[in-house]
Amino acid sequence: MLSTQYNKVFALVDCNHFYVSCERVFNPKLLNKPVVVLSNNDGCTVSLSTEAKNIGLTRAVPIFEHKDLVKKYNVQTLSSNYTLYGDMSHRVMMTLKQFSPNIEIYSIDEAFLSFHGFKVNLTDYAKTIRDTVFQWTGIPVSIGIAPTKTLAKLANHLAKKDPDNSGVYNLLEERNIDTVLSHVEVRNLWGVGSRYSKMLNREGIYTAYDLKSVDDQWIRKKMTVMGLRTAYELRGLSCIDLEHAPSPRKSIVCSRSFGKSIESLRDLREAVSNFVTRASEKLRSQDSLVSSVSVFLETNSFKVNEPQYNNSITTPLPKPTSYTPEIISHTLKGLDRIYKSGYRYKKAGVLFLGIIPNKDIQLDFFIEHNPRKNALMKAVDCINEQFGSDTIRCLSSGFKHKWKMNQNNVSQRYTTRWTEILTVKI
DNA sequence: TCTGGGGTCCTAGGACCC
DNA sequence: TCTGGGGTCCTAGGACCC
Repeated sequence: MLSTQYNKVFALVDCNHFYVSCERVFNPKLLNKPVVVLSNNDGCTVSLSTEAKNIGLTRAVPIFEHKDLVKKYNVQTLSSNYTLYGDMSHRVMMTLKQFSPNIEIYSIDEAFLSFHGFKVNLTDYAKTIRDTVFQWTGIPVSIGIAPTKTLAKLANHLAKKDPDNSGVYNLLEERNIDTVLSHVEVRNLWGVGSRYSKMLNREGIYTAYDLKSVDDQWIRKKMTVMGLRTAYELRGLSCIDLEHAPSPRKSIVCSRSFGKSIESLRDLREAVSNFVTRASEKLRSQDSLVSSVSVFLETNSFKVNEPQYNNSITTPLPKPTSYTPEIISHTLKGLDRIYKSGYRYKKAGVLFLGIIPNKDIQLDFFIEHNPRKNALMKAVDCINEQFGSDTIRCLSSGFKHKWKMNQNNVSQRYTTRWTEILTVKI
């Protein structure tokens, strides 16, 4: 089947067990061994090497549930190192940009490329991409090619699943796509999560082929327009286009589980100050202002015998701002109002809402325009960028950080700190 | 002992306005 | 005997993604 039959051609490039692969680039001892990278606080499994999967470890599971396997097979368990993964992601994406002018960076380890109008053998082209990314960054990727994004995701799934495909699966070369779709379970589709897949199975819909054959009205009713779009895309009709420029965030969250539960308001205020500081940095990096801020706190819901208390409060700010001290001050007032003593808090966080671009606000007469505050924040961001996060910060962010998350086995920031660069002994 | 974090979109229902 | 109705905005909740 020729690609010219379709209006569009997408490739989805997805890094194989990305976090584990990043760690392996700088630590070859991890090659060919079961390796797991854990979530924040060393809680759940998030990235697993093939060897780890083969001995029975699974994703998104608390690591302590796997402790027998970890011990038996000497599984390497690593804390997550987002500084490293973020930088490696950037390298992969820069490499991919060599291969198509139209690219959408979809997540830290995935990108959609448009192959539309390319007059080459796309399967061979994808293999070249795969080899180049590996050579330039050390990261293995899989590539799926199809006429819609949903089918490209599906093709990528098949590229990963079958080793015979050598990491590339081109659905355009398939004679009978329906036969392929009838072997893919609905739960593996992009846009169908665990709730929907259970519902679909109850209704007798098991495969991608089943879903694409269902009546439009029925899907619309049961799965909203999002589900209908998935069905169209499975039929080869492209409904979701590439998004070239990342749109600014409409909300910004910063929240953490604590390494150990904390009880005092003092420690909570310190933690929340830090969360506001992080969120404000993100806010300024997209040149926006925030108009209201939520703060929430939670006890440990897994400890059923402990008293539970969860609450949140949303505080409107007097005027939209990106000035950290001001946002901290209002957020802490909210925290003081919902805090109750006598509970062991496990998690807290802040949520910025009503985010507006800075440029949209400048003509408003009532907005205080304070160039000194802006200049101050710019200078602080600049210094922290160069000398490390929190080189300059608010006093309310504290020093003790009793609530700090567990990170028992974190690798070095090999690519972004001169002091942590890899040394080779010959 | 130990259970992640950060986003998006859609829909229904209530408040409010004229 | 009694009945308005349509539009917009906001929010909470539920689904999804990585």
